[in-house]
Amino acid sequence: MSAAVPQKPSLDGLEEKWSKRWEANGTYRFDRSATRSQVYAIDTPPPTVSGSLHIGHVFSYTQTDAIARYQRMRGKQVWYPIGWDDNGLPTERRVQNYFGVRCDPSLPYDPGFTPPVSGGLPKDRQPVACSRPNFVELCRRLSVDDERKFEDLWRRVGLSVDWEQTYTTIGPESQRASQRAFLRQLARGEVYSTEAPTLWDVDFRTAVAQAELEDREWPGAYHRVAFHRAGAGGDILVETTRPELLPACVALVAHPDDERYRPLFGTTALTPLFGVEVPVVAHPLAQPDKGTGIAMICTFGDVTDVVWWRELHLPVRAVIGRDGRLLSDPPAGMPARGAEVYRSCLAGRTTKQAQKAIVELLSASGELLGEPRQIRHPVKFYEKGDRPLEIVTSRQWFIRTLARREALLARGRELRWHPAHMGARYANWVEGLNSDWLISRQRYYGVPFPVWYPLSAQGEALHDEPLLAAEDRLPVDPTTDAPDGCTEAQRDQPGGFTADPDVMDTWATSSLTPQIAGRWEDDPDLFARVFPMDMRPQGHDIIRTWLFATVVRSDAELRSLPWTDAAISGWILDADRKKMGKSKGNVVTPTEILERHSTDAIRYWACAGRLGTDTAIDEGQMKVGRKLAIKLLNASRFVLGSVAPDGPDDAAAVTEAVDRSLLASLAALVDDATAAFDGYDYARALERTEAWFWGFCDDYLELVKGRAYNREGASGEGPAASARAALRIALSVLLRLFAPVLPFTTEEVWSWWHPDGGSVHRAAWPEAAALPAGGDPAVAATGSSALAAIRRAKPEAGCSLRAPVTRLVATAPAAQLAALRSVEADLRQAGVVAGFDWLEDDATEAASYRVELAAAAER
RNA sequence: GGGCGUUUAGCUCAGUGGCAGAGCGCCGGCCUUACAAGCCGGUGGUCGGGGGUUCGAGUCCCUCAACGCCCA
Repeated sequence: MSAAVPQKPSLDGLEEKWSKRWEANGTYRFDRSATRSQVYAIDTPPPTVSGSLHIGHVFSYTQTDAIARYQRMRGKQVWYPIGWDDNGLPTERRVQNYFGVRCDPSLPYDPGFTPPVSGGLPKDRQPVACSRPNFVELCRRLSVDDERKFEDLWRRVGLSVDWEQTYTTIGPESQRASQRAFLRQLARGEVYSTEAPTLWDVDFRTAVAQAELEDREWPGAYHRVAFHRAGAGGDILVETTRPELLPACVALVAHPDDERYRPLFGTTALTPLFGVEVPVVAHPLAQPDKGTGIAMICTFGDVTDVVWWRELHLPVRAVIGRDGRLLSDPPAGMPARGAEVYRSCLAGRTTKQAQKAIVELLSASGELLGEPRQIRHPVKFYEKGDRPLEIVTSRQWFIRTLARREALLARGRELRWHPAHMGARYANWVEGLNSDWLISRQRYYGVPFPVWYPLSAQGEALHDEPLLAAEDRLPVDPTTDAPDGCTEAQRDQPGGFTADPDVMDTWATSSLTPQIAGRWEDDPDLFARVFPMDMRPQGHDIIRTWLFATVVRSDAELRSLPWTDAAISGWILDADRKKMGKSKGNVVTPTEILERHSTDAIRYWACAGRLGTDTAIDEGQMKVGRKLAIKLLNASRFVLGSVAPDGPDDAAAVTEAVDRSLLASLAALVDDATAAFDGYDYARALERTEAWFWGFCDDYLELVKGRAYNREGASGEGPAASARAALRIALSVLLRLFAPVLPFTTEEVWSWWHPDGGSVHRAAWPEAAALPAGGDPAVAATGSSALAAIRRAKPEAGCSLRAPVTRLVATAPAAQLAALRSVEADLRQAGVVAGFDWLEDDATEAASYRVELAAAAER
């Protein structure tokens, strides 16, 4: 087959040309007639559309794409859908500002609703309230635009996803899957709702889950406070960082072995200022070396309080409301004088104001000893929050995870992790779980719970008798849809019904991406062909959230891992090795970098980074990638356009020892690269291929090009054909080995060669067995060493590389001499050598050379 | 405090018990019939420290240190 090779090949414009061509030809379309064993399925992370993509996304998504392309060339039908995560808080906030609206879930849906503005609310205007479904519509509207921009970038990056298979995490299909999975788990008793102390963000006004917590070092102060021993007289000194919670105190606690306090166990004490009688109790979680060794238990100051409260069966004296302010009424049972203090000094204050007030009161009463001692200590925050979390009691939905701990650990061991040590992160997290997974959020833009509650004649919600949506009605919004057998007129009426007000956390939906993308239950035929999936690519920062949650849901509903392999990418760091993030202000936008270096150059950089390894942005590496891509274009132009413009292409034509030698080392490369890709080590495959390719260009091609040209038939037709066949075979293999990493460059070259339209990305991955057997890799290596000796000698003697060599004297053992004799004709042309002396010396290990130059001889 | 990882050339990083590597950088040379965005050559090492196993350790074991991440 002859080739149509351009005069001046270039990387410019390849992205646009080939993205369009691939889309038009359906190159990456999934063939759903494939059976499960013929499919390679990827559970792509849906990027958050309300953010913007940065170079870190390009990094990890490109790594996934390289594996997808490899699997496709191995003959798999690659199921490679992509989703957009538009569900959740970030979109909510943007919509409020952009459209000037405020969600009021009590309002009915208004089909004709128009937001007051579009593009940002002026400061002097108040937001307009709208219903939750209207609000959700606006969220969708804003997301669609972002999704288009994202898609454009991903096409530019060359992701081989099937763009007919996209989903959004808020779309009706996702809502249906989320609600169905919820109802199934509820029916099996794996989901429950309960009134319980829950970590609460007072700014977002929502409960948050364990996975969303982070500890931050936060300033505080130990206040030494005097409790009074009931009856006996005397004080018990307690150190606390939260004196404002004194009215919420329900007990004092010390370690059971603490001799200092052992006599007090079973007695009671009176709280300062408020005079509430509380028991002195023992519990092993009390730390004798912290403060005075005895602590006050409040409902609730921190998570340890919750443990004590539960295990010691203490009463609740809540003082903090959902807005983070102290409740207007003191807890029940407070003596009148204390209650008066509470109402006049604390009610309605923020915790900060309340602390100040209570410190003043304690100082005045003499119950604060000494000055508060400033400290910094770890405090729990919502990862997106600005103020410490409080603990409030509220009704929340949970998915049981604690009871499945062992099963979930077993799933973690069953999963193949790349790199393997990431499995420890998962195990670590599962072992450390201390509460079930809280999935309800007191927000609006999310999947609603498909649940209503009957209202009693007194108008109280009967939470133990929920009305559930039938599966065939899903998705439902209980705030606008009435339960079966009820009418809208009964909503929020005594004897009628009321909607569950909450929405599911984002992770409760995105934990179902394999089910959503695979149309679980909506298209059972498709689902059976793609589930369980093969690969979950994601970052190591969300092992505890996305990966864990996906395993939980799949384990519960499908009694299976959601995928067999998890490919955990590293983080992208800026040039100073700082983690890149919006808050850090060091985000590099992908578009400018893609334009500066070309997509394949960026892909080269991304694929040089190994899984699990944090990688710095390195434009130097991108330049290397660009040079590689250009080199590939030039070498291809040379081979296909000049040296070997036509066949033969078959292995049988490769008769010369050095040519067979080259293809033998190529066969070893193919095996190496294949094993590397099978082990998700695209970086190794690239590294080996690149090194081999450079040697191919600089040594082999230089050595045999004269013979391949066959000027005036000087080489003989057989030897010339052998070189041409080897060159064309090697180039074909190289293009395919590079195709997963450099899709644009390789496709461009492939198109010169296959003008009838076949894509390299649908070509078969090379196989070592298809290459001629029996070649000895040492022959080409020895030939290279002779050529290198010549190329070294000429510059050292001050000669041009074209200067003639009068005589090359080689001393080598017999085997190497034979190899050298076989490339004598090639060396003669490539090195401009007039004559050879072959000296056998079996005592030496490596060949040594003496290069006699005409110019040197004159001296 | 617990867990995981990292530590190799100036920089970024490979390295599978058997002669310490690559790219970039730096220095020198070369228009050589694909590529000067190229080619040829050179420079550069306490493999974090210490101890052990082994005929042989960058690699396996122990220990210490620094850095990073996750969890508490």
